[in-house]
Amino acid sequence: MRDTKAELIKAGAGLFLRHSYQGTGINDILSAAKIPKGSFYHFFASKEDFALAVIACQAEEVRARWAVSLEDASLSPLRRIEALFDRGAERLEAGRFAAGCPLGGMAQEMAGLSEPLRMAANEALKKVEAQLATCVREGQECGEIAKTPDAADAARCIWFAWQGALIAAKAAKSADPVRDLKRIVTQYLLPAKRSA
Amino acid sequence: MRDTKAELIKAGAGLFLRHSYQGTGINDILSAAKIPKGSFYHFFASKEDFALAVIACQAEEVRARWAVSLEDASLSPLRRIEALFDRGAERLEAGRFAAGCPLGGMAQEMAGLSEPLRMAANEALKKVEAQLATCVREGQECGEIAKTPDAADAARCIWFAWQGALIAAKAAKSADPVRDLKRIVTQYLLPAKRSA
DNA sequence: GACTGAATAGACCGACCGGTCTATTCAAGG
DNA sequence: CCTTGAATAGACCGGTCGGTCTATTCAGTC
Repeated sequence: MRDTKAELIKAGAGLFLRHSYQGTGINDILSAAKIPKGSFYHFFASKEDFALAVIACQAEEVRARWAVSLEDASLSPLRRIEALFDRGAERLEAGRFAAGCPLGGMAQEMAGLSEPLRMAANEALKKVEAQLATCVREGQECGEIAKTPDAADAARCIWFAWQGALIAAKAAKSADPVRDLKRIVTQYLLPAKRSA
Repeated sequence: MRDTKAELIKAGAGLFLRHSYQGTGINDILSAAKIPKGSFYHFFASKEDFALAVIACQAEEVRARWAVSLEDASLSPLRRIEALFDRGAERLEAGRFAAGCPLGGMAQEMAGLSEPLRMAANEALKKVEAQLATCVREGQECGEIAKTPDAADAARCIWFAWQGALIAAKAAKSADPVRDLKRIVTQYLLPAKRSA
């Protein structure tokens, strides 16, 4: 049995990512998923309700994807963050720079559309930031990462810059912004100073 | 004589900022500016052509706004960057967090719509980044700002994080992200180390 | 003051939007 | 089998979209 609901969300997530929420019509989603409109409105009360489901799905997907790098026990915390950037750059290139950050892009667009959407996006954003902070904290505990910007602040800064780098990458059609950011973060911002 | 063209661009810029490009109809712009459709299509070949003019206008406006802080000779380079963040936070609060970065938001959305829009947004982004780099370089030359991430890299990182902070601020309806970023940038990332 | 091209004005167009509605299919439970 | 409600299917709705078209006004020039 096909999981119609999940297929709709998956198709919607892909389209929202490439053409944004407002740039994607219900019919675009339906024809991408080859599912009739009746099913859509059987599972979702409205386009906005559907968008909430897409946000939740994307939040989980990003969490899982980041976990692959950030919870890789074979790597030191700092190396995990390096891996995160590498994977991000690969993803950008694989998608030919059509997709930005699923959460950042949707947050930017949806925050202004309705309160429920804004709050859902905000929650999703905070969770990923916290996930990153955990890794930074581990690096601080083992002495690999400097203690001075505390983990929450450092993670916040990196997360913000990550969003900006993805925007720049999309605009420039190049993964260079992500690679540049990786260099700055892993060479200057995070590493514990040897002398002090 | 009214400068109809400029009024259209100004109205469009405001609407694009709050409701995005795809979320703003021609008629929204016309009724905001109280200008009939005939004038719009007299001055602009299409909505996309209009958007190009809006990008150019916003790029110049951002440049001028940043110049107020970044070229304030009464402040040291590092203090100028602090002022930039303060002004940004004020702007966010004044607009009740409805507006993100005019350039970043448009870049994100328009990069995927057409090549001309993508290139225009990319150019605008690069210019502001360069403007910021100049200020960082001045700070390095007078010894106030650390030399290690070179000016271009540091500016790039700050610019990226700035974008992310504005997204987060919009999603959270709070200027805290911008203030947090200011602290990290001006206390940890930029200042020259006293000991070394 | 007649002429002319730029600018103003808004009715109008087909296409498409999100959403509704009715009809039909289908699998599970009695 | 028959019933039942979830799921499928898509025609259809009013409204709005970006864009076109014709008509009119207006400022400058000879």
